[in-house]
Amino acid sequence: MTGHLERIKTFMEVASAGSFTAAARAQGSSSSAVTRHIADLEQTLGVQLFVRTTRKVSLTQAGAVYFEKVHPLISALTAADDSARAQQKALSGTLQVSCPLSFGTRFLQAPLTEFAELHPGIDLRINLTDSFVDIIKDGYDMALRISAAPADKSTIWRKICPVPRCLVAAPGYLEQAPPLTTPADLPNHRCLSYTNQSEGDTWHLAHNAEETMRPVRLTPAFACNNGDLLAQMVAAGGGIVLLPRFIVADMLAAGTLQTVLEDWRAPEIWLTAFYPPYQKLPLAIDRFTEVFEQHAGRFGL
Amino acid sequence: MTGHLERIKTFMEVASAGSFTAAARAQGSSSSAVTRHIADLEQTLGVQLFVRTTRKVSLTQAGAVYFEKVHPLISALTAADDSARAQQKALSGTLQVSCPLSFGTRFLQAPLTEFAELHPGIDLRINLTDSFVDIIKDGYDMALRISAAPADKSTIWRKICPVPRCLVAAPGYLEQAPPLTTPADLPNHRCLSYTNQSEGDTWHLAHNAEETMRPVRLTPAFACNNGDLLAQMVAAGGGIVLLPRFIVADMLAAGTLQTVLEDWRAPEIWLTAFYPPYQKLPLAIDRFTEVFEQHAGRFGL
DNA sequence: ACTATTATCCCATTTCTCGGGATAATTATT
DNA sequence: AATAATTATCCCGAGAAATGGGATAATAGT
Repeated sequence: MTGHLERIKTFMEVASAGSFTAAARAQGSSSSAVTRHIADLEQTLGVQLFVRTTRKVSLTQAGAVYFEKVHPLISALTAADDSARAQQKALSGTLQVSCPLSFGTRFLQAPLTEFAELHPGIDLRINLTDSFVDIIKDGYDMALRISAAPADKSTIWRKICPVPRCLVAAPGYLEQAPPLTTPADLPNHRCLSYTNQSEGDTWHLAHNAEETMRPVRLTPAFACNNGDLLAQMVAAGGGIVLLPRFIVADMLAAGTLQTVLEDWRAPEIWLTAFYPPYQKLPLAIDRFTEVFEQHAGRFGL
Repeated sequence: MTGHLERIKTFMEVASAGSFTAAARAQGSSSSAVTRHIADLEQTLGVQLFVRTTRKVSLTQAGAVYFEKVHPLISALTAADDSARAQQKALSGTLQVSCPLSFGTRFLQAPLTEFAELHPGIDLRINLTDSFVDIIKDGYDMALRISAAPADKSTIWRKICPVPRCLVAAPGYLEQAPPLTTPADLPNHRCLSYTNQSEGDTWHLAHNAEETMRPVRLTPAFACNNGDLLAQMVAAGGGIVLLPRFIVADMLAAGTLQTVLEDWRAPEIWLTAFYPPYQKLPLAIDRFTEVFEQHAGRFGL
């Protein structure tokens, strides 16, 4: 039977008011509605809750017991509702964020610290991984990824900033390697590749003066899903790799690596935030994105 | 909004089943009903409870919190319902019984002892008083009274057994008093009366051979609402009184009192049980009446 | 690429609920 | 003692709400 909760509330109103009509007034309904609520409740419970004449209404023992049991429950239930209502705007609870490892270790500390200071009530849980995660199943509130285009359609995403990439190699490698002046030379080189990306064994490159990307098939030499390890491999003379510049920035500055084919560029990839398919993002997630975006301008990618 | 409880139950079903259709199956309803239940609940709470695509359903943080809060409440609520259902047939709780003083002190011990042994779970509360009580307001489950006809229409009543009455006086009083052979002589006597009875200052008497009662107006001399005190007054030579025989039985046997006008009788009065206006008496009250009635045959009134 | 599953939306039908007025019972008042 | 006022309940028509089925778009697995 539908409306059980409403009947119970009417019951409590009558019990408090001591009269059907008073309860109807208090509740803004009619006395016939109150009568039927009580009658229906009594029928579903199989117990008489009130002893009543046309002039007196009094709880039966069963009614009194029921009232005592039900009263705190209804209060707790409305409290739970209120608390749920507050959750949308809550700046508390936990915030599960997934982030690529190489990126996280370099840039995450500052925004995290600021966010933690701004919203001390929120329990931040950062998961650094380069594996793709199932935002829904794994219960993330946000997943930062560096990717060309949103692959997962069951999520909401938002571009944060572009992530420039470059082709790099070690000076030592280039000295003993075949010539490299155009992408057409690449198949003669050891090219290391970042997996999880569409460019597994094909890179797309365009000359700076041009628009169209040209595919370059390469012979796989080494693949890894971690940019830092790829950079280390290449620094040790392992070959050529296409990596976000921030990963190799230090090595470039130190001369351990140098860029190659500077006039050519790979497709733009973006630092992107993925969210669970909320119709409206909870405030905490919104605020985190805000703080993070403000820092993104200072990353110097 | 109506049906809130039903929506919450659907919500819990979905949360447990992890799928809308599975919840619909488990609940024996349609998937569209489940969808609308959740959507409505989310709207009233202003919070998204599930993050969902067409293939995955997962609790949001708000949903998880709500579930944790609501789960024990719903269990407790159904438990309260079940417990209320059991109350009708319950042989536990308290049983408030009101009983006239003179009667209670003489006859109540035996049935009470037996009932207490039969139903040790019931907490008997006996209130001995000769005042009329408001069964509903004062919360009695049963009120035993000795009366001519049920006065209170807002109660259910049940005759237990007739209570024979007789006119008595002390031998010493009769010796020095005017003659007394017919009711017509009564106005010349000191007649004590029991209040709370309709025969305040008028007795109705009929000759044993006749049917019709004849009113006898008497001059009030002393009135009391306690039979024992009236008997003591009369035993001390205070006059004549009309009392239930059980009250004066001992004094008659001892010769302290003697009956007068033996061929005349007062209107029949009954030991009567009054109940609150239940549509169906709770089992405990029923059982008590049962035990009490069995003893009534042995009262020897 | 195709199939199967899924949540959602839409619509017509059924069911439920509500409020007003009438009724009978009971208390308070005159 | 009689009348008036209050009250719970019953009945009924109108309005609202809930429901299930079918259609749709999205998604995961093959």
